[in-house]
Amino acid sequence: MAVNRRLAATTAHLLPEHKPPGSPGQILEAALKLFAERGYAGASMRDIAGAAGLKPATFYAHYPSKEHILAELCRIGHEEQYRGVRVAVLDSAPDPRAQIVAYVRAHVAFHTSYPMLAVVANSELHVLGEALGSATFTLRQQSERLLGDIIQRGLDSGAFNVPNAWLAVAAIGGMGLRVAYWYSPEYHVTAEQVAETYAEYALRILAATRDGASRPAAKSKK
Amino acid sequence: MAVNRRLAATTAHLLPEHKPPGSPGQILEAALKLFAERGYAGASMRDIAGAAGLKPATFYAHYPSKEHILAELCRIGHEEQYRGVRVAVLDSAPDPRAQIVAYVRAHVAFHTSYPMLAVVANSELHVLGEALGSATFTLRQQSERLLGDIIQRGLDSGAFNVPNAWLAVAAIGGMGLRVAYWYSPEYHVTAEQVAETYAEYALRILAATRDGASRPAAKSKK
DNA sequence: ACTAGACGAACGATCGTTCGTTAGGCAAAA
DNA sequence: TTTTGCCTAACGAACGATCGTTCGTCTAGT
Repeated sequence: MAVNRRLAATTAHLLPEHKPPGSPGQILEAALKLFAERGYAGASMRDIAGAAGLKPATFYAHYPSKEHILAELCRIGHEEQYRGVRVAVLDSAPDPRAQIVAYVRAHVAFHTSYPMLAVVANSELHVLGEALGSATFTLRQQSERLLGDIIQRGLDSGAFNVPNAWLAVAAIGGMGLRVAYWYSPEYHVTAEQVAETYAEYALRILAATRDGASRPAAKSKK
Repeated sequence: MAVNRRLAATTAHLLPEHKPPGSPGQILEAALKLFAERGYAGASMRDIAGAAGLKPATFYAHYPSKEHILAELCRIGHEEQYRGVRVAVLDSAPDPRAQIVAYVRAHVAFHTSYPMLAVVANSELHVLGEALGSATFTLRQQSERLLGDIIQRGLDSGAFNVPNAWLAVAAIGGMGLRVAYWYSPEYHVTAEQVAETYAEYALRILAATRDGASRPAAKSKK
């Protein structure tokens, strides 16, 4: 295998609740692996059908087109990502610091748990036309907005201190996104270590105060 | 145009010193734009030739194959990126903090100045076979290693404090990489602001001490 | 007269997709 | 129990289109 792989992960696995039983599930998983490794245009229907143990014609008994499969994968990926961070944030304490930690932990956990899904959903979404892609695109915006709102609340309360909220969203979101490309289970750091460390990095980026007090002025503590 | 574009930039421009005169340059620039927007497999030779104002057959008078064009773009992109950060670091003060600032500034500047080149060089490199891709892959490793070495020196001198040097490389490098996808010249932040802010974020991630002194113990300053 | 660059036409291969057919499991009828 | 009919899933074969690439020709400049 070439040294310059697109992502480190080698096995495609789909969340059980999103994987249909039987052939549709096999097709979805095979397409996920090939789209992640070679890109949408680089994976042919014959490759996908072959990897699923079927002939190309059988595919169309389960899905209307190649583009619909990609749309399904993008939707699943973004839905799961958004679900993960949303639940994590809602379950956490109302403090912006705790919410950022919860968000980044869940965000990183998604990218380490389902790297192929993350790679496909994020870097092949542009292939989808308006009709099939807009729903997924909305999900992506919601996820970004959730992070942006947490940061804005932290800025308002004085818990955070950054010159530009959107740049912080881009930086924190971006460093998490890239995890899907290099992380692999047999790596020398565990997924938990990555999540924990990245959560700490996010707090540092935001210059989060260590305690629960706000920051009205300089060194007013104690 | 679709709402879900692959990257925000709309114009492909190549550094003058890397753009050959005449048709080869036109071809290279057209391929850059189309590879960035649609991906390698999604852009046909007829599309590229047409965008360059030529017919497909003329292409082969200047380049031996489609893959060679991608290889050339990847090489140019990684060479320019590595050159930028290397010169910046060598021109800066020997302090790890100053070197990190120089590195991140140059890294971000490359991704804002040549977003299409960055997108192609980073997300289409996997298409290249061993023969055409290995040289570029080496450049990428050198660039990462330079950042890693700066961080390690900062850790050794006590200027930085992170639990894992490699995770800091991945985080700082990753957030810079993503800039190429969302930055556009007509954005509400300038390239300089992005570079400056991201350099500050990098220092925060590394928990850099503010002064030139090392950190033998807690609050020994003054 | 020579050369370099652009061209039209076409090559075989592969693309996504369609169509008519076949095999197999299962329920109702004999 | 056997037979019949049906329904689903899978299939082989092929469609037109497009893919990367090649080749022989033509034209403009020296």
